[in-house]
Amino acid sequence: MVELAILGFLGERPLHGYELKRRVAHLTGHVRPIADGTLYPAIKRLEKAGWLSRRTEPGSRAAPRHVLSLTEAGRDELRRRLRDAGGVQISDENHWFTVLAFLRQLDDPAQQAAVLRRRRDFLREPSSFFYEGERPLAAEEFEDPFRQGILTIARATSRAEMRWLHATLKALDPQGPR
Amino acid sequence: MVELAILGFLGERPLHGYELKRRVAHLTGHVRPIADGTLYPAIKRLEKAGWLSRRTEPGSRAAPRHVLSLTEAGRDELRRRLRDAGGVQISDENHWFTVLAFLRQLDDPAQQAAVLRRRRDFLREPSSFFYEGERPLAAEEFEDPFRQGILTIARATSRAEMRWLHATLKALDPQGPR
DNA sequence: ACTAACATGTAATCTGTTACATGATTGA
DNA sequence: TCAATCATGTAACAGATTACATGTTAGT
Repeated sequence: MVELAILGFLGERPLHGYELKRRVAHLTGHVRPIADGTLYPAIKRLEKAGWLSRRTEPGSRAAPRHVLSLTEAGRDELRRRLRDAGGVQISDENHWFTVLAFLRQLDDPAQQAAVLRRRRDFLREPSSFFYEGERPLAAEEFEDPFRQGILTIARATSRAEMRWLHATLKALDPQGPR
Repeated sequence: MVELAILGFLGERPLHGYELKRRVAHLTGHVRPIADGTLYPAIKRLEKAGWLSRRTEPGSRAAPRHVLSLTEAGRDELRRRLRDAGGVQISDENHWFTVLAFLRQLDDPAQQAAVLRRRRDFLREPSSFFYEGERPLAAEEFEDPFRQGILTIARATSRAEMRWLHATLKALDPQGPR
């Protein structure tokens, strides 16, 4: 998730680590500070894979800024990760939001639409709040106001997202598949 | 998150590992299989901490079932984790849903209400979609349909959850604090 | 002078995944 | 007999956190 965010932000413009940290922290709506120990090792990994390069700004300040840019291989990797997104492997809303934040960079509307369709199909799967395996939930669980809250919130989210997906798919790909 | 789910389910009734695995997988709406390598080590950790005990059913099948139960210390730990929940440390919707799924077991309505109020205060923090730090987002970001989607979905979720929180708090704690 | 924000990193630890490993039971 | 499901575990690895570690710059 952090790697995708780094690739995505650097796909927009070169940045140094600290600025990246600020942007990643603000990515998911509420401010979720990202730890140094998450960011810098992730940058190292991506650099080692050849996906980003750093240019150290030496004289400007004694504390050197490392300006990071996406390489061509990095841009390919970003597009590959965006293209493959949308399915089950996306475990949480934050991860999906990270994909959406950078999906614009996937240029091709047909590929963007494919990602949204995959997400739509995932959301269409019946949610299992009412059944655990084959067993219907016990009555007490319907009486539990907190479990009712889960249902209420999940349904509202799902409905809003579905509406948006349908509208956006129509706009992206008016006579596209399915 | 898995530990909380294990404590929560065992707080309802004794279960063996495999059944626990099914229930945890179905906990968050869409089926998210939980890996064996997640579940069994987590059970070991909780057992080692003295929070759950196992009774091996020997003869019934050659493959032995280990029926797990919550100890008294385990119940204390569950209640402690529920009591402390609701704040910033809850990083995603799935984690919060796990808390809600078992919040009933926190018996005391005042303590339940405190958890919901903490969540409400967290959601009230202005979301930073429009501002990154002090800098307002560039116009292009409003024109990006995918970033607009993030906003749309996040707002719908937040509104639904807020409505539910207010209603539930009123019911729980009619003349409670704040 | 002091504090907050800027700026970059490492080490230990935690929690999770995938892949490996084994074996019994049940139904087609 | 073959596959799916039941049932339990370990090993290697991935990704994240917290705490540690250092130093600069800008504002009060």
